[in-house]
Amino acid sequence: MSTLRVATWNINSLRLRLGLLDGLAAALLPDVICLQETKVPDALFPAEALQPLNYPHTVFRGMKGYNGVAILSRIPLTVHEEDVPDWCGKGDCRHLAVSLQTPSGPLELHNFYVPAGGDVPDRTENPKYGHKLDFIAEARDWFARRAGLRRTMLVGDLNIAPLEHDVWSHKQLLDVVSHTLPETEGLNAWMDTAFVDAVRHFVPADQKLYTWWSYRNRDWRASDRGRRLDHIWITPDLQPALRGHTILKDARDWERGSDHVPVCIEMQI
DNA sequence: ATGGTGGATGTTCCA
Repeated sequence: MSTLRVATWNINSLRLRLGLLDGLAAALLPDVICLQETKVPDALFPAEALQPLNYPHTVFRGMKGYNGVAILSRIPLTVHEEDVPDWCGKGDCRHLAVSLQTPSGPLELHNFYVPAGGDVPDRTENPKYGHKLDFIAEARDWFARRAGLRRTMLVGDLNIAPLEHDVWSHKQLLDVVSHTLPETEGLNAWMDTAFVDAVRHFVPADQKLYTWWSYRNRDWRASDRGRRLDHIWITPDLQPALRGHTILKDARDWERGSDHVPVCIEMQI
């Protein structure tokens, strides 16, 4: 048995916030860091600048300006290249799948950046909302076809707050993209194909829990209008391995920080 | 009811 800590963070520009990864590593001691919104093309990935952080196994899929995901690991890994879809046929950089070669055997890890979906919750008026719903449905179908999935984690910025207490006001956000019924139902259907919510394993559903606070609130901590958009899911066979979780709320106050904070899970596997 | 901020980019899009 060994300890495995996996963290996920929407870093909102990897190159701008490279230095903040030291703080993340020091606070959470993760074996694996999954990043979203790296906003860096693969040719410009700052591999050299990341070397002192000591995560020698890295995979990244990025593009100019938008999106982008990366996995930094102290555990050797292999990348799933050919057996993963091009979601919605868009060629976006929103997903990485790897197998971690842990001492107790391989563990499959998916890192997702789900489309934010724009402002208007209507797919005819706002194609971005339609794209988001289509992406979720496609992901649901893909995992549904992979019956009997085991030793698998799915993490990332899923851009949906599924539970009533994953937002600061359920009533006021029911028509706000990230908490509409089609989104929350879609996300739950996706999760139900193979996973359980590893963070809500520790925090009861009637307690408020957020991982994101808008830049547009002047005093984010005082207004506390947060949403839980960042998630860690595990297949149920891993549930007995769960040991703890951290939502690194203090990271929201880091100088020039992201609007998302890191989320981390510790397991004994 | 409105606008608020931030990142990458380039005279605006995305979140």
